[in-house]
Amino acid sequence: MKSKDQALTIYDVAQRAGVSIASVSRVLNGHTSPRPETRERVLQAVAELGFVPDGAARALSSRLKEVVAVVYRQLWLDDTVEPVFESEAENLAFVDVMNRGIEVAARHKGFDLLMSSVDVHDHLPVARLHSLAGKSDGVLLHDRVLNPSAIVRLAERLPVVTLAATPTRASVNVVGDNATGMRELVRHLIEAHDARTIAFLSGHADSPDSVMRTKAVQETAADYGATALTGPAWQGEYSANSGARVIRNLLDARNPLPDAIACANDQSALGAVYALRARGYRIPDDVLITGFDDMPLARHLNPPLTTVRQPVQQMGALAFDALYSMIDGKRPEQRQLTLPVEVVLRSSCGCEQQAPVRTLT
Amino acid sequence: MKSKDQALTIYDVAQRAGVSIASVSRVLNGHTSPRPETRERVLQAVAELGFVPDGAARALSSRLKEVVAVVYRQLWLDDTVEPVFESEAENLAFVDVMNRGIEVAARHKGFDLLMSSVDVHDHLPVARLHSLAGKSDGVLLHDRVLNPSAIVRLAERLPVVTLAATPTRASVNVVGDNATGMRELVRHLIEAHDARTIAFLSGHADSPDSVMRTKAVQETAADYGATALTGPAWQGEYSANSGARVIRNLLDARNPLPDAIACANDQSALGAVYALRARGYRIPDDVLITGFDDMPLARHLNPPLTTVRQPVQQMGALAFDALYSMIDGKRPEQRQLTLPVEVVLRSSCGCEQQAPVRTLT
DNA sequence: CTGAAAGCGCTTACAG
DNA sequence: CTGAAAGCGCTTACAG
Repeated sequence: MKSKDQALTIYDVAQRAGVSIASVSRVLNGHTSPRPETRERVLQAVAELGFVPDGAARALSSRLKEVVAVVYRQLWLDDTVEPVFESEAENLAFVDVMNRGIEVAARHKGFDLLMSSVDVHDHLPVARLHSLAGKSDGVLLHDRVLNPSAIVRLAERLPVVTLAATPTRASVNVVGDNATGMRELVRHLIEAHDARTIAFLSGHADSPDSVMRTKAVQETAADYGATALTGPAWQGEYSANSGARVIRNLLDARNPLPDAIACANDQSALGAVYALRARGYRIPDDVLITGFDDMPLARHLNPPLTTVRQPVQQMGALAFDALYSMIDGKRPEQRQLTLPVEVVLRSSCGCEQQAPVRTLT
Repeated sequence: MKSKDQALTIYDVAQRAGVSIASVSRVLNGHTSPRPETRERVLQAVAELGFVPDGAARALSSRLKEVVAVVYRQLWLDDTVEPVFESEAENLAFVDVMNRGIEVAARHKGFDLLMSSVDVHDHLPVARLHSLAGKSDGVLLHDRVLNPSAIVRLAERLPVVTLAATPTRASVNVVGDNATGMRELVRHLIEAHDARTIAFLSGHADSPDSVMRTKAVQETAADYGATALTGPAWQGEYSANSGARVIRNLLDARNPLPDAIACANDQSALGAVYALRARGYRIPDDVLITGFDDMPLARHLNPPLTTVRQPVQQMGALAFDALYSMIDGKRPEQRQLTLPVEVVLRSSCGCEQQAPVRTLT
């Protein structure tokens, strides 16, 4: 492989400006030392030549690539997803918004992002992980991309921060305060709406977020002597599809509806709402429904969805900043960074009734 | 900035394996030369050490980074977007699907992607462009990221392929066959549904796709002695919001509806449909509507949207492959790569009536 | 403030 | 098949 012919280097610039390559390097890197006159000549030569310093050479010499790899799961629509849930793509809103936060924070520091997605049904091939690791200063891992032992192995080589996962002895993790958020939500369901039986329609069984939320539902229910429904029958996987499936199975089995169904995220709440309404149930009259995340769709569901707001974009930004300081050689003060969340009451839990939103089509 | 302490290099591996660094390099790069025994020892040392070769050093020495930069526009929801059009995010489906095609093709070649988005309302800062250019072997530019002269300047430094834009003397462009697709669509509207007045609800004025489609509408209408409505009153910008706005302005001004409205993309058709229905108009009874792209939403609109299918993911893959061969030193045979499109007839143009799709909420 | 020179960690002719 | 050595294009002590 040969690249573009005209391979301009710092030597060309130096020659044209009549200075040493050291001086060129200095002005290019914004050092204060070169005096105005020198700076001027260099800048002009750079402009005339259209010189762009080679990133690989800079990285090798400064031991900093200014690149961070981000690995996330991506769902690609196929024929197994019901058309109505095409907005299933919104499921990704969570990851997308987080990535946006990462991107903004990275930009602030002059870093670029090597983005790599893994199909939800696959795992990250080790060859690809090595390729990414070799090309970056640190790695940002979304939930369920790598198992804990693989994370530790990676984190022993270079800084690693995970998102909505679990910290390891070598990596840092950023999460929303699942326990507090879910606890307050369930407490509200019980105290304000008299829910006695509360189901938790979970996310992936191996999702730390889902595990934490499950636990919070169970504990809070227990505190009040209420019943928490969890387990295989309530096992979803964060998608609208899975939310609808759980509800249909429940109804098909002629099981009674609980007083409230706390869903693992807004997306699965959407699916649950859809399936319930299709069978003639009304929300919140027949059953209370809640979500988690407060993605934009929550506000526009019919009825508007009571949920727990996570500062998703900030979580992404915080993750980058944590990674950055690790790259900078600082050792993290804490391995787990927890961001506060906030219960958002709308009508799906029985609070204030609003006019139904207009539908799109 | 100092990075992780344990800086394993190829020397460590060589020492442990008892061979030269050249041999290590050879087995790491899959050369055939090292004999099995040597290969074995190296591989074991690599595994034991958990060695990952430094990408910057490889890139500098082999003159290939195996990284391509992708720059695209991104719309971030803010309060100026009507809540109903929150699915406006789907507007990005076009870019997202293309990026997916790029990613798949890149993976095939062992390349990674440096993804960088620009807010729709901003332009790409030159410093960022240089940062990206310095870190990659080539650049993939989505529409409207850079103006033609900036593209030429960039393309003189390294390989550049644009998407849904216009080729320059230095860059290659990948597009769908706008002219043929739009021409066939308009012909259908006229011949099968007797449309005599056809409006083109356009995309951004500076979008090459929109320009081509406008022209096709005008020419085809002229061929049949039909009237094409275009211009400022029909100026949208590919979003549902803009589609609705155009319709409302039209209706507010008490202008008559044309027989058909060909929209610049599915997204703006969605907005147009919404605004028309909100004012009591029926589709296709009162006016025929068509889209462009055949994004998933088209099939599920009510009524299902007649549109022109573009092979979006393949366009992305083709763009990467073209860029790859340029990076490989080959000079492109053509500067414009056009992919075939296909008219997809559904009921919004008056063809086969189907049962309305279920709505989500 | 400025320059000559070493060195970052690889790959790859060039010899053997 | 294998190794010693040059070189990729920068940054940065080290002198001056």
